[in-house]
Amino acid sequence: MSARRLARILTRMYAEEMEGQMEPAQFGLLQMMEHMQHCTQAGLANALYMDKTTVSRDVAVMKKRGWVEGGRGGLRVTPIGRRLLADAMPHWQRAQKRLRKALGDDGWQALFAAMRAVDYEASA
Amino acid sequence: MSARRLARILTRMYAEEMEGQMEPAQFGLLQMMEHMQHCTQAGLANALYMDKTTVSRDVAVMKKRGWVEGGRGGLRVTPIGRRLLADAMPHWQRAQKRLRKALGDDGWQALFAAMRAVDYEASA
DNA sequence: GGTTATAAGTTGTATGTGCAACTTCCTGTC
DNA sequence: GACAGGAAGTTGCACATACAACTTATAACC
Repeated sequence: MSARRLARILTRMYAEEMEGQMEPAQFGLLQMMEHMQHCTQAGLANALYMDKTTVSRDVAVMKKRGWVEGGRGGLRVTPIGRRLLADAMPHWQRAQKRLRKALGDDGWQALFAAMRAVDYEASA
Repeated sequence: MSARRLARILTRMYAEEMEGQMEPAQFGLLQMMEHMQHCTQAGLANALYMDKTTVSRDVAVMKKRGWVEGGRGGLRVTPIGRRLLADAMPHWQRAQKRLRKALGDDGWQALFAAMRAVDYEASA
């Protein structure tokens, strides 16, 4: 199952570049929350193709840490969370750069094209 | 982390097509074992970019079921395992077809190109 | 306000996975 | 044969994830 292998490889790489700053999964959730603004957990789960229980639990942890607040359609990133996100950004960008370098421009485009296509299939 | 989302989407899709015949992970392991012939668990783990403990546990389950036997460099698929693999093949092929249809030829090539590139990065 | 339906969210439980530490086995050297 | 080193493989523990069942909150309607 190559897609899972792909995910494992990429996750490890991102985790390395993040240097314990933040788990890749948390980063993804925070980023999506910031993007969606005042969202529901259900919406998050759909957007990230995650199970709502996983989202519920991850969000609970982040709430406890003060990174996010609200709920029932009013979930949003706190200033603390926002600062963490900003701090983690350079690391994430370094990971992106590393990946892009490894793949080359064509490979990079191919990866994102493939992901978009799979997204489309998943929402059909 | 889009790669994880990709993996989740694909895993679900393959699981659907497999119809409980066999877990996608097991299929992947069995297939790789059949391909490698008389392999080590460590070799499997490397090939699939899996953690050796996970491989150890998965292989233990499959041994118990009589799907595989041997070890210490002599791991191989039993006739039972081979038959299961053959039975699962049409399902897996259907999943591949479905994915290919969804992605289109370009997207299909892009996905595999991306995976090969990431593989290359992971082994560097 | 009361009722109903449904979406949002949580809890219980089971399974899968990975890190660290450990054990076993094999190979090479003397 | 004895010993050492390293590879192969296992175990303990913690965390991540998902299915099913359940609870809570919200919106619509009367």
